[in-house]
Amino acid sequence: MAQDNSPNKTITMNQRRSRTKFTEDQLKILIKAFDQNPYPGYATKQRLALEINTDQSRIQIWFQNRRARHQCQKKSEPDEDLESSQDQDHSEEEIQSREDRRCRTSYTSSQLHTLIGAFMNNPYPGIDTREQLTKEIGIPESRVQIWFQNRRSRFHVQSKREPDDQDSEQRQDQEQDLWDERV
DNA sequence: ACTAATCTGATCATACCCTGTATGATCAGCGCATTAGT
Repeated sequence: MAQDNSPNKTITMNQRRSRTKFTEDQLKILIKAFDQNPYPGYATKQRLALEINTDQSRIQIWFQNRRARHQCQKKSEPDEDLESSQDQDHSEEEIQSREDRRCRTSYTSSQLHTLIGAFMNNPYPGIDTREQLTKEIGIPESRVQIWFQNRRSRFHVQSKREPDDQDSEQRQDQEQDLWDERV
């Protein structure tokens, strides 16, 4: 679901990453890959990233956006995929890609300490802040971004779940402050 | 206008520990997510 935080136009959030402009050739390659499999696994995304000389995270976003725009294929008939042995390679590739996720990143306690500090300071860091964190802790910016997404999400869920005790009330206030800061 | 970047919330997957729990990775978004750069 979309964010209900539309009012904050005034502060222009933080800085966004600059918009990527794909060349025609890059798009050709991406579209071809998408037609073959709209859910590429990590290895495929890596290969594509190398092939068109862009970051793997940009590939991921591009596929997400394209799926959102072309959300027709999967819904219609899931049966055909199952029974089709006609094009083995294809379905096999799809199955493989489903399993092939990026390896789970594990953070050291000092990395977490830095991230949590940054989160308390601002739960919505812009690209500059994220890049700075990347330098500081040696974790790719794309992982930093995911870490913040997960953290926000769970912070939200947790504060909804524990409305009673005082600690959590305090926490909620803190959270509210953090959220309000954005406006 | 088109579409990359970003967001929330749900869910899958895995590490660590004792069969759950915490948390990283991936996904959809339905009056077809919203915001914003070109």
